[in-house]
Amino acid sequence: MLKNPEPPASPTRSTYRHGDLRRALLDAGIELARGGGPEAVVLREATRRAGVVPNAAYRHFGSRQELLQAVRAAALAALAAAMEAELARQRQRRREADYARASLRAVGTAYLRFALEETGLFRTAFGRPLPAPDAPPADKAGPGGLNPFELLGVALDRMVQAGVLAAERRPGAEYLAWSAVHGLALLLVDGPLHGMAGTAVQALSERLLDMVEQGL
Amino acid sequence: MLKNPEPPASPTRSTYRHGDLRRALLDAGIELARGGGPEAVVLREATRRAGVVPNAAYRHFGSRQELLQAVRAAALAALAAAMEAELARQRQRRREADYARASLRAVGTAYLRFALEETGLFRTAFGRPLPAPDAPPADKAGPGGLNPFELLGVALDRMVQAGVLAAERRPGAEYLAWSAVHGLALLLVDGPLHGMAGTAVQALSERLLDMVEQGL
DNA sequence: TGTACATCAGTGAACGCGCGTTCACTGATGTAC
DNA sequence: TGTACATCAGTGAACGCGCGTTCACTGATGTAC
Repeated sequence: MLKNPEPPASPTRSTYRHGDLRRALLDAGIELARGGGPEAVVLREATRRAGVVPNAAYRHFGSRQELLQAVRAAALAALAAAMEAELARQRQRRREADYARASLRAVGTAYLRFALEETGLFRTAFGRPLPAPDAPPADKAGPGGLNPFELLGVALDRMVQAGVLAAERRPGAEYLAWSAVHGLALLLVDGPLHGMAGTAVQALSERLLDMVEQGL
Repeated sequence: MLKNPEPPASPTRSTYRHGDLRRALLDAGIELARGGGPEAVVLREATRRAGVVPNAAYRHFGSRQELLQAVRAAALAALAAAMEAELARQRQRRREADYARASLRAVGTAYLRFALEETGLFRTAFGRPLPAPDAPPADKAGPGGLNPFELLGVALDRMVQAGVLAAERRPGAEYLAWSAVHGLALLLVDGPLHGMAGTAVQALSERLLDMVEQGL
């Protein structure tokens, strides 16, 4: 029953006010999520890192859940940014059809890479527990203002426009492509394919994207 | 700091010995997983349901983790059984190719249905935290003695034999098919497609299985 | 420009919660002679 | 067939853990007059 006292908050502050505690807590939360996924986003630990007493968090977030929500939005925004970067990488293409296909692959590739390189954030973005109805869409967007799902939609629209995907197959196509890539990401990150060698991952990813492209 | 006393273990026993406590704990664990996924498999609650004091569990399981492991194996076995049932349902087919394709679809269909109908067990089978290296393979098998992954493999072998799938595409094909179906299952169960109407789910599932069939 | 005062960010101390796990024990069982 | 005794399943009581959250507070800030 003897409890150890809480260790003192680490960074010492000269001012009584923090300055931007909300931001500091959010950043700490993101760091925690990066390291250990959503369950690592612990309110008390975030306040410790911000150099503040635990209940100070309640000036800025209504509950632990609200903080987690904000972290989740940040993780989605990071994924969107990664997708945009990958899309930007392969701009010019001779044929419109090639460009459209390359766009779709870029979205998928970025998704898989993000899952592998930023596993904690990836799990936070998509993992349990389920997010409540919702945060402002803009919070989840990348620099371009679109969220990951919308970026996928744009790539698919491009496929239709280039005549690579029949227009009548367009509705709902997001979910098909997303399913395949999401499933592989989870098998690699959380599942039985965890720890697979980088080259094998690369090969498997390519095959999966081929399958989607063919099968859509 | 005042703690409420533990409520008494529910079922009263006339004998001092339980009879088959290991089995009772496992069954309780399965019931808990069914209702709330892996995190609901709480050692103390399992002992409560078995009508036994908490530490009695340690006669049969080395730790909570070991109990969870056993529950996980049971969940996989249940999935294997569901797959076998679905496979058995559509035995006869004119052409071997049709039979092979139907087999693959049956495996996928059973997987998706299991995810939707037995969400807790599904999440326990495949969810975090990652299982340790392993339990005896037989524990995860259905009545036919094969585990879910092996059943998928058999269906794919059949596709090759029927000439529907090129032999050189066979290696690793499990992971492609699994990814697609697993991803959809999670979007439906845990993700943004949660709560989708039954008919829409059906349609989307069919399209996904088409995609896999085409794209493999 | 100077002062009173409302605002509200951060403090200090404590709450109850339920968990997994350890220890030393008690009581029923079944086997060896 | 009868008894001694080893085995081991289940008991009773307690441990420390860290968490989210609440309460009444204190101290700095900035605005109105």
